[in-house]
Amino acid sequence: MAKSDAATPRERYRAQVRAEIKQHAWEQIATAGASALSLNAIAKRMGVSGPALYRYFAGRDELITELIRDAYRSLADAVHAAAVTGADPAALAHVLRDWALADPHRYFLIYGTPVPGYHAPDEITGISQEIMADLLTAWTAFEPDAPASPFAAHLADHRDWAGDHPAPPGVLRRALAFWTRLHGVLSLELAGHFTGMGFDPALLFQAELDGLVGCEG
Amino acid sequence: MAKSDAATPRERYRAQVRAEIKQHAWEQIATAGASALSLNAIAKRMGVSGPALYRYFAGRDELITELIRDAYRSLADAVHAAAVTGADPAALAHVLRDWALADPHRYFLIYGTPVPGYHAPDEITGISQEIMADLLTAWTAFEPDAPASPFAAHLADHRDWAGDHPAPPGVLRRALAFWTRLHGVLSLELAGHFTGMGFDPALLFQAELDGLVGCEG
DNA sequence: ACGAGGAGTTACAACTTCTCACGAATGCAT
DNA sequence: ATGCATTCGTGAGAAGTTGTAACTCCTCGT
Repeated sequence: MAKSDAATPRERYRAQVRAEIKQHAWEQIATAGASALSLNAIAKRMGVSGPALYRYFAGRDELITELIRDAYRSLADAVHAAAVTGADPAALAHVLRDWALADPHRYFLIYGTPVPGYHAPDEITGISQEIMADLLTAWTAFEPDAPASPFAAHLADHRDWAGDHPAPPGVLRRALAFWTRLHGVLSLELAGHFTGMGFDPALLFQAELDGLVGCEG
Repeated sequence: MAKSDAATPRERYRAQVRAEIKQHAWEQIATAGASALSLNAIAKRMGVSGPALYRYFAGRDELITELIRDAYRSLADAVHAAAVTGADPAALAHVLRDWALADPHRYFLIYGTPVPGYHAPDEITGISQEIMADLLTAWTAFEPDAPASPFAAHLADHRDWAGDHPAPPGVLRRALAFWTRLHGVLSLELAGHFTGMGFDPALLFQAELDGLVGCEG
């Protein structure tokens, strides 16, 4: 980040304080969830008064928006780091699972119940497409001739979300199923809906992952 | 409900006020989400003072707990109503989807980001098992000899969640995939993660539904 | 008819986000 | 180095929230 290095001292201080605020916010989210995030509590822990934080964030919404952006960025980076080493879809799936288990609240910040007044800025959709691009590339390398179902044909006709990625229809469908099915298992597991059911969520995740290869739909 | 009919006038009045409070709560949740639910606002709309509500609910948590319970009950009733007519899994899937689309916030109350201090009472797990029982019955009738994968064998060894339902291993796995896959699609759709991606969520839902039959995993 | 208990009220405490006006510290330019 | 301008942090305070406590009043059962 050359820009932040070359900035004025004031800007550097500002960026540092913003980062410190966000760090405290993450700690608070990790323990009590995003809905319990309190600017006042953050200020108290930092040893400053409440209104001081408003010099750095316009309000709670802007802070949460930034945290969501950072969470997306973190996930995209994790996926991309694995993707550039030529990881296959299964490896990417475990990167996703590990990332989610490392901080469930962070996962829910992205994929959980939407925040009431929040609307994703364009930057988010861009990051989302980055992740999807890595998924499409991995699936293209792994199973370039995935069978094309009728729904895959529909996807081929509506492939805005794939950017200009040249993945064939069958791969589009694979990547989408990868996302929705693994999210289905992960979100239920993280929300605790499997506790007390007896089976091992990790095995279910693996089974869903295995089921992604070799059947149409 | 014979009990509420035979109760004293005071108890009947009490039940009626509780129902009215919950109704206003649902309206508020439908518009702004559960996190924006305010006892004060409910009281204002009912024309009473804030603390009056504490005669009927111990606090916000108890009200939300009850709403979650009612939501589960509503879903279980919807599924069961279809199940008793001998509906196949596809029909149950559309019942689920219709129920979710009718009030996304209600769906998220059950399957979305867990409420911080909330722990499901035993009654909830009971209702959850009711739903699962209807699913298992429908799948057993539809595809009694579903193939048993290694994971299905694991499920057969850990079938607490199925109660005493005699569904074979392959059916256990089908019902579980039904739940997780459809939830994966639904929750992402309701949270708006598909908006701007171009394709039709209904077709994706249908494709995932179709994919549930005829492949192992 | 009367006593007991429930319902609703106001007042208050402890929170929350967020605005405003003020003083102090800091960096930049002269 | 001096002075100005911008920014930072503060305290006060408004408008909310949940939740408690004490008090009145009405109603219901005896």
